Amino acid sequence: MGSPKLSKSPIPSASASASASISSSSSPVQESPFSNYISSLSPIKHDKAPHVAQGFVGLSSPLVFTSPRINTLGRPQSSSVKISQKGVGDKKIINESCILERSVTESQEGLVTDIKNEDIKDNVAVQLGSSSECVDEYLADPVETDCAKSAYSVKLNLKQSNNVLQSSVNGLLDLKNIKFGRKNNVGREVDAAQFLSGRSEESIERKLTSDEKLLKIEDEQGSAQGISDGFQKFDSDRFDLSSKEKECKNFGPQKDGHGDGCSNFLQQLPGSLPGVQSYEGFAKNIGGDADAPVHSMKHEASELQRSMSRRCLQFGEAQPEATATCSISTNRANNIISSTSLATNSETESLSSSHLDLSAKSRTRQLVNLSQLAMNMIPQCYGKSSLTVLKPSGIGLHLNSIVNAISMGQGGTASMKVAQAIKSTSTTSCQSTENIDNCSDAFEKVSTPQGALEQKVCTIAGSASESLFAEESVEFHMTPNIKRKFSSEDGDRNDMFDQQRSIKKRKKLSNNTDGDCCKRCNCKKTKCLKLYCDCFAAGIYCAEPCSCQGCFNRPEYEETVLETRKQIESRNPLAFAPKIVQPVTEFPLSNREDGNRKTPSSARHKRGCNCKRSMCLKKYCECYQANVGCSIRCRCEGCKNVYGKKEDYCVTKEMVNRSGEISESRVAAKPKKEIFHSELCDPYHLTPLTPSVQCSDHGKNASISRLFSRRCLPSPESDLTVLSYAKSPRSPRTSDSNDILLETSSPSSKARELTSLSRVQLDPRRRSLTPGGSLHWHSSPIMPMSPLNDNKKLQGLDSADGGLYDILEDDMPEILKYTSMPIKPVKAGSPNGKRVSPPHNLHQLGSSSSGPLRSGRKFILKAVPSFPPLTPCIDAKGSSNQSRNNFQENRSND
DNA sequence: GAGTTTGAAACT
DNA sequence: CAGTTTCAAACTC
Repeated sequence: MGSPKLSKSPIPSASASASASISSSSSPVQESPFSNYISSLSPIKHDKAPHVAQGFVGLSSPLVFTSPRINTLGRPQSSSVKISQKGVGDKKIINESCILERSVTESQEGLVTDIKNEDIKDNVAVQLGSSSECVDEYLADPVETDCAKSAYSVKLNLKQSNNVLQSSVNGLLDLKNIKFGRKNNVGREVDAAQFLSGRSEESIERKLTSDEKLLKIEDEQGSAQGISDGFQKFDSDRFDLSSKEKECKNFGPQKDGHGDGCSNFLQQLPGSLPGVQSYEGFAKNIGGDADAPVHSMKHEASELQRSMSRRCLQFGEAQPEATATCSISTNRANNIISSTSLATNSETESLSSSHLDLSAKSRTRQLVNLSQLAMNMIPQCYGKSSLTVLKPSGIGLHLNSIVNAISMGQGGTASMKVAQAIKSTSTTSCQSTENIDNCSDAFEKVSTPQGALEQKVCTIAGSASESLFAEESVEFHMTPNIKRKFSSEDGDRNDMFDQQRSIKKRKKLSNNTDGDCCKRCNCKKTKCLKLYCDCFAAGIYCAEPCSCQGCFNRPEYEETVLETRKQIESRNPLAFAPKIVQPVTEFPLSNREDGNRKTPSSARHKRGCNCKRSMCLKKYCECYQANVGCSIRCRCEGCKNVYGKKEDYCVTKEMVNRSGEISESRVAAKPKKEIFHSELCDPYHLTPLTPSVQCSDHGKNASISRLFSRRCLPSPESDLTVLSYAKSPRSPRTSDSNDILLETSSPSSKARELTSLSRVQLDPRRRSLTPGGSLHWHSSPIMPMSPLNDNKKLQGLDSADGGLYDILEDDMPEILKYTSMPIKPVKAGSPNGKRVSPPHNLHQLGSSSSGPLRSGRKFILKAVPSFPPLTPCIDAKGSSNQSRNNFQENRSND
């Protein structure tokens, strides 16, 4: 092959060197004049050499250039310029002329085609030629849409060639193997050729036609090839690769030049050049195969997969700093796409379009890719920072995942120990958030051309970042260590910490239009150790966004926090229970029928509000703040809650009561307190068995179903409830009850658990507080229970607190409940929501805290998510009173 | 940003 | 348990 190439090559010296290189297959390709020649051929490089050099310098990750082969094949680093300079002094000048460039390209193509004609090599050559052609065209007008197709073909070629190269590289290790590899390569290439799009084939043919002379020449020389075929072929392969790589680089720079302000972005993120990355990585892989073990390849089962993974890895390797994440992403195809999209605007358009065209995918998909890209970028940005680079595994996921993570993490990312276990998820999201922020600028630059799509991505990312509390979460991860280090300097540290937080908070507040997600406490006198503090109430540690002063609600003061919590709980076991109760249960019975019931509107505030002047139309009202309607429990005056007026709720209740007189009868049967009555009236007290009932917010259906369930369900639990709530050893707080809860947990609980885990919860007790027994009863199909009865008993049994009357309502953190709900899930989780989502005691699981309540903690995790309304009654007083009143009212009505 | 309003939490 | 005080968020200017 070398000989033909030489003959083709205008430069004799090049040919001679080529032959030499061929003879010494093992010799690094770098030296091969042929490759140099080829590299020098492209004028584009020269023109944009500087750009390229810069971009690649940055890009030229050590990985890419580490291997000698890389230089040879890829000649990436500064290569293009260097090669052109040294190998072809004269040509250099010539190259600058477009004509020359064309001729050179053609000559290359011709060479390739010659190879193809000659032998099996042809396949490879064809690929190369097509690729080169495509590249050439692409280079000619990188921005044009037509290029997309060519680009696509190039990509295909790359994949194939990549495989070939790998095999060939492997072959290099052993001469014998080389031949083998060659054959294999040929076969692969043939297959690949088949796969090539008709367009690429056509282009190849056309090239062949135009380059007949060259081909003939090559054929003549080709006859003389002889034994060296294997090597030649290998060289050709390399050549192809190198040329491809070169081409890629060339077009990369061109694009760069075309791109608006993309150069900066590219420089910052050299890896952004998809083509370059792929090629470089490709070269690298080759080198890696030859020189060192291939990391990515090991994993890949199928060839295609291998190529894909390699690319991904390559990307990552090429850009160890930033792009590493991209390479790792689970979805290889997506990774590739995303990497492509990372390219400059022009590149993005062309390449993306190419993908789209070939795959006939919709623009929508591209958008998805972009989103993925955004995700990938996050890690990249992050990588720039000294912080650890996260693997894309998480990042590579979909925005949705991020958003979810964010929402989940909002409340709790910060603090808890448990959260650390889950770190991977939450951390990723957090980091990603930060990254997003950092990358926002770059994104904007890049987005200019593509505009809408990328902007969308940015927007999404931004929203995600907002919800994530990026900074906060990040800080949290780091905080513990730092803080512990400086534990002796708590005071100073506190001050500093406060200052930092205040600064960040301000920053965030200013940045965040939404503001809800980032809001945190601003306590000044309570030291964040009282329920006044939203963070504390939510069971999370204060974080950056907080502007609190003298805050003790931090990991370093964990003991203090826990003690305080205990105290508060001792006063009111349900103090940390979620305020907002989602009536809808996960029970299959209810849910399956009507999934919509779980609307936010159905949720209610457990204790109800007590508004007198705000008319429940401002955030002073907890119901309004939680985006839930007022209920019977509310003692508000002049309620005008847009999410549901108290009056409306009462009306609904009445209807329910009429339909089911059972409730009253049951009540009478039981030792009840007024609370029971209230329960009857309040759908939220219903047991999980009757999801519909809980859902009842205003819906009659729900109420009806609730009644129905009640009737159907006798109260087997009564005994249990009595036990648990009678303050007997089996009290709900006992581990037994917890166990029950665990059993009852629904499959969906896992997801919720994860979510909950993301949030660090300070208070272990909530779970313990929650009457696990109630959950169990509710959930257990075996025991059809009348929630009312249970509730009644519970309530009646309930101690002075009376908080237990709500037991029926699930204790599960609202975040979990709301995760699926449209209603500001974030808010629910956020402190702003004022504990909308109760903090879970996950962290306590890890903590060694002792105490009766804690015994059940472990179980809590499972139980919490799965079941809805076990909720302990937060406020026994008000609710009980209200319920009482309501009950009386209802009775009178009846 | 300071001051006011509001209602929950805490206290008595 | 009711009333009062304290507190911090929400709101207004």
